[in-house]
Amino acid sequence: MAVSRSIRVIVGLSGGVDSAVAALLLRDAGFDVQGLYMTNWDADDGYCTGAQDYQDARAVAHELGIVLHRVNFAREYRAQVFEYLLREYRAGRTPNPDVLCNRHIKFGLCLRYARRLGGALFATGHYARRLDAADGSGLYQARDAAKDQTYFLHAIARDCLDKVLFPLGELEKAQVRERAGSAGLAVHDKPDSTGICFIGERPFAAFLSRFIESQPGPIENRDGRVLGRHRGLPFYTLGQRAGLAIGGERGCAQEPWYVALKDPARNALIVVQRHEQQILEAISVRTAPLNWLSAARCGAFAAHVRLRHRQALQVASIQVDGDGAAHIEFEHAQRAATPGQFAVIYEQGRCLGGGAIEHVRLTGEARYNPAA
RNA sequence: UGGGGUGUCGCCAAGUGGUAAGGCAGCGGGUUUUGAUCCCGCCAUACGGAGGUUCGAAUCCUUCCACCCCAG
Repeated sequence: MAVSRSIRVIVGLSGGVDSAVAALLLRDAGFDVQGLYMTNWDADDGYCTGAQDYQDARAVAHELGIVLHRVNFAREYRAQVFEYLLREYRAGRTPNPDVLCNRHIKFGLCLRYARRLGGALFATGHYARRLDAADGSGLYQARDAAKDQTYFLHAIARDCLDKVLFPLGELEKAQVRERAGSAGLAVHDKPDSTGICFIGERPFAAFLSRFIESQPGPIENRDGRVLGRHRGLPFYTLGQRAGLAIGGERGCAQEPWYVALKDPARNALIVVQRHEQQILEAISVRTAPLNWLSAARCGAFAAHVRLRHRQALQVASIQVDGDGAAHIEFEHAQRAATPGQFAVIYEQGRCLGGGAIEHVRLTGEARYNPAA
């Protein structure tokens, strides 16, 4: 009865321990909690764990005594996330589907769906904090820096911050599992999920090749010496080491090889060895127009930036251009800054937003001499 | 077939009589809600083939095979 007047929160339940504890904490805090399980990929070919995850989500809802709704956004996911991913790979870039999934699906469609379910708020098990700032709700890094997931959240629409809760933001991962255990949740020891949600842990390049047509070509060093064959430029990303299948080479250092750049004109993959990795270090990057999670800035300012999830924050100076895109210059050169990945900006623990990397300027002698 | 050289794990490569380094690749695992990076583990009973010498050979001898270079 008293409960019926409390605020309804829809919690995105994935079947994992994090979202389960998020729901648990909100329930115990007196909210009217309901769960929402989202499907975004229909094909079940052994790698997608959707079926099991749904069963786990049901068990969690049962254990918590809350209602579980279910919604299928597979069609929208395919159109708004998967097509983007294919487009990027075809263009030789390296996309980050989870960033788009959060923007369009979880904090787009799901959030709206939650409102239709009567939810005044939408909560997830992300490790992040939403705090009040001078210019409104702000997205802040999680207390558990090792688990902070703001990198993946930087592209969500700013106005949805007012409607979301991140109950795990103040907790360490270990505390979350502990809480799940003491509450008797079966998923308390379920392994963390990794990999792109729908792809799972399957061989990535093999999966991509089912959707992307491409031509095999030579793998060369900077002198144009052919060291091997690649399966198609889209299947490699800058800085990558594994999968090149380059063994020992006479006259070369006994070191691994890394992808330094792609030469679409010649369909060649250019690689360098460990001792020449400074070749793939960037001093600055230019982004697409930024998504802001704070009042939009213009002009130049100093901040911290990371170019990939879990990377230590990097000191940088940022210049926002008239079109909203940014030029980001780093204090220290960045290894393997990659077009398609996102540059995310932070200031004193707050995630200000970010944008996709469009162009990378390498430190020095990034040039090489393709065989004429 | 005149001369010289080389054949050791998929690749590069140590080891010249004492019972097979290392690296790369590959595979497996860890870290990780992208792609990567990174870390750990595994990976030649075998040294081109066949004989021989020796207590004992990848290392010495003989021979055969293959490849390379210089001459041609």
